[in-house]
Amino acid sequence: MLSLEKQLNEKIKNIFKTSGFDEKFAFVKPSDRPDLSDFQCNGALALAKSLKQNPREIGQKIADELADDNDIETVSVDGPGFINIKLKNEFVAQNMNEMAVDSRLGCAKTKNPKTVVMDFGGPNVAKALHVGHLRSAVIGESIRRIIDFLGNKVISDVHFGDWGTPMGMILSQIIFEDGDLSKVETYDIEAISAFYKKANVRCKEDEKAAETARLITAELQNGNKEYVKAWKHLRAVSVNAVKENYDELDAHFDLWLGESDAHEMCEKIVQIAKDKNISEVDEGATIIRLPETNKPMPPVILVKSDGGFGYQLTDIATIKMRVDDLKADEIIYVVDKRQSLHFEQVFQVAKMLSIAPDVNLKHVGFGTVNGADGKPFKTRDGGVMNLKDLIEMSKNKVRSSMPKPDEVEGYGKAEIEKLVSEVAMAAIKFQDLKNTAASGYIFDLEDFAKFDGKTGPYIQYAIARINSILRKADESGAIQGKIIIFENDERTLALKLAGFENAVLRAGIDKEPSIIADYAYSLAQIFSSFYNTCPIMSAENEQVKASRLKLAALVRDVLKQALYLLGIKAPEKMLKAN
RNA sequence: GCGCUCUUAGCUCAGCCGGAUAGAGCAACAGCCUUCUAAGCUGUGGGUCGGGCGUUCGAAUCGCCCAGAGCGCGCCA
Repeated sequence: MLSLEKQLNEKIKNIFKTSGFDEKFAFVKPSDRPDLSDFQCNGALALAKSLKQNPREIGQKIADELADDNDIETVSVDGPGFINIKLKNEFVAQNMNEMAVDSRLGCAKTKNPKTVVMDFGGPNVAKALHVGHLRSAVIGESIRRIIDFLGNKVISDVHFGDWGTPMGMILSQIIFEDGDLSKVETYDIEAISAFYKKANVRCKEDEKAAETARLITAELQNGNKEYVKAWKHLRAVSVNAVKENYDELDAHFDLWLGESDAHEMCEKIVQIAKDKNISEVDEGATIIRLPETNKPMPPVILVKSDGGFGYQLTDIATIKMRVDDLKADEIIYVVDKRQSLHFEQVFQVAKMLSIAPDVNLKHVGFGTVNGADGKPFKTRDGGVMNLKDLIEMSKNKVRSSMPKPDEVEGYGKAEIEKLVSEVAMAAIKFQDLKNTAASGYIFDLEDFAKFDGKTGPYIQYAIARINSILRKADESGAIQGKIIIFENDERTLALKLAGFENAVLRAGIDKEPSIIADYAYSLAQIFSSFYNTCPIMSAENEQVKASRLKLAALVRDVLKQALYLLGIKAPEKMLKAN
C-alpha cells in the first residue's frame, strides 16, 4: 500500500510536473494549523523565490488543479502562499482500512536494501556494565531494529574490549598478588573485576606498575602462551556476565567479536600502510600523519613504541574485516560523542588505505548521562553506578505499585515479575530514547521509575486499555468492521496513524530513535483523548462500534510496532495495586 | 591556544536545508471516576528563543561578532 502522505505527494508531484515546476518542492507536511488544514505544501513559496514570481499566484495555480481531485475536500492559499489541503473523510478512512490489513502498517520496504554492520555495546573485559553502557545498548538496539524493519540486512557486533592495556593490567595485578597465574581459572567476574579496580589504582600511582602492565599487554598480543591461556578465561567469564546484562536489556548481537579478533588483520594493515608509503616511524611508534586543516588533527598511532597495537589500528583493521568478510555497505558506530575525533581519524585512514571504498562509515555519537552537576554521573562514593543496580531500583519502584502475587487471577509470582520487568525497562529505555541521542541528560533516579506524562509506561498503558476493550468485544461477540470517520477525534487519530511511515523513515535516515519515541507518545496521547470522547463498546450504533473497534486495534498495532522499534515490550495488561 | 557542540517557559527538552499564533512533559492552579483500566482526560497561567549586527518580503532556524557552558586535542580505550 501507499501511505496517505505518499499518495498526496504523488498528486502534487503530477501537478508540478504538468505545470513545469521543479518537483523537488512538491511535497506536503502535516499542517502547522490543524484548524485550517490537514496538510500544507510550502512549495509555492520556495518556487516563487527561485522563479521571482508572486508566491500567491503560483500557489493559486497549484491549488486550482488540486481542487479537482476527488479525494480532496478543500484547498486554499493562505498567508504569503501556503497551500492548505483538507482531505475527504472517505479518503482518510479508505487509507486506514488499507493500513489495518497491511502487515507492515503502511511502511514500505526500502527499494535498495543494504548490508549494515552495527557496532554498539562496547563492553570491556572485567567491567560490569554501568550507566555509561546504557545509552549505547539502548540507542544502538533501537537503530538496529529500525534499519532492519526498513528492509536492510543488519549485522550487529558487540565489539568486545578484550585486547588493550587493561588486559595486561589485570594479568600483572594477579601476578603481583598471587605470584603467578596458576589460580586464574578459579576467578569469577567479581574477582576479576576487583583485580582490575586495584590494578587501575596501582598503575595510576606507580609508573613502574604501569610499565609492567604495558609490557605484559605486548607479550600477550605477541602470543605468550601462558598469558593467552589466562586471558581466555578472563574473556570467557566476562562475556558470560555481560550477556546476562544484554539479555535483560533485550539488546541483540549477531556477533560477539572483540578487538582481539582483529589482531591478525592489524598486522596486515601495518603492512599495507608501509607498502603505500603513508606510515612513518616517529619516536619509536609507527604512525600515520593526517593532512593538516584548521582543526587539530593528531597523527594516528598504529603501533606503539613498546610494540603493542593501538586501538585506532584495531578499529581500522575491524573495518577491513567487516568489508571483506561481512560485505558491509555501511558501518554504524553507536559510541559516546566524545570519541568523534577518533572516528574522524579512523575513517580518514580507512579512506587513505582504500580498504573500504564506497562504504558509508558513520559515527552516531550520543551524549553522556550526567549527574545533577552536569558532569558524567557518579555515585555518592565517586564510582559509577552498576546497570544491574539501576534496573533493580527501578523495578522496586514499579513492584511497589503492583498487586502482590496471586492477588489477581492468573498473576502468580512469575507473571508479576515479568510485568514488573517490562514496565521498569520501558521506563528506563523511554527516558533515554525520548531525548535526541546527541544530547546528554541529567540522571535522576526518579525519572527511571516515572509512569506519568511522556514515559514508556504511559504508552504501554494506552495499549493495555485497547487490549481490554478488544477482550470485551470478543466476549460480547462484537466484531471489527470497516473504518468510517465522522467525529473530529476520529479524524485526528486517523491522520496521526497515517504519519507512522514518515516517522519510521525519518528515524532511519537520521538514526534517531527519539523521532519514533515522540511519534508513539503523540499517538498514545491522541488515542487517550479519543478514548475519552468516543465511546467504543457503547457507540451509538453497530456500524460505528465496528469501525472504532478496528481503529482502536490499528492504534494498538502501530503502538506495539513503535515500541518494538524502541526495544520496549508491550504487556497485555497493566495492573495496579488497590 | 586550536577545534567541535550547545544556550528556547521555574525545571528537562522538541522545533533549526527560512515561513502562519514558538510546542511537549514535569512542576503550579482549576475541573472530570454510578459508563470501555484516573499510570487517564479537559482547561488556566507561564517566553525580549543567551546578547548584538547582518542577509531576506519574512529569522528560534542562515552568516558574522560577543558572552557563558560542556567536550576534545600522539603512544588509555
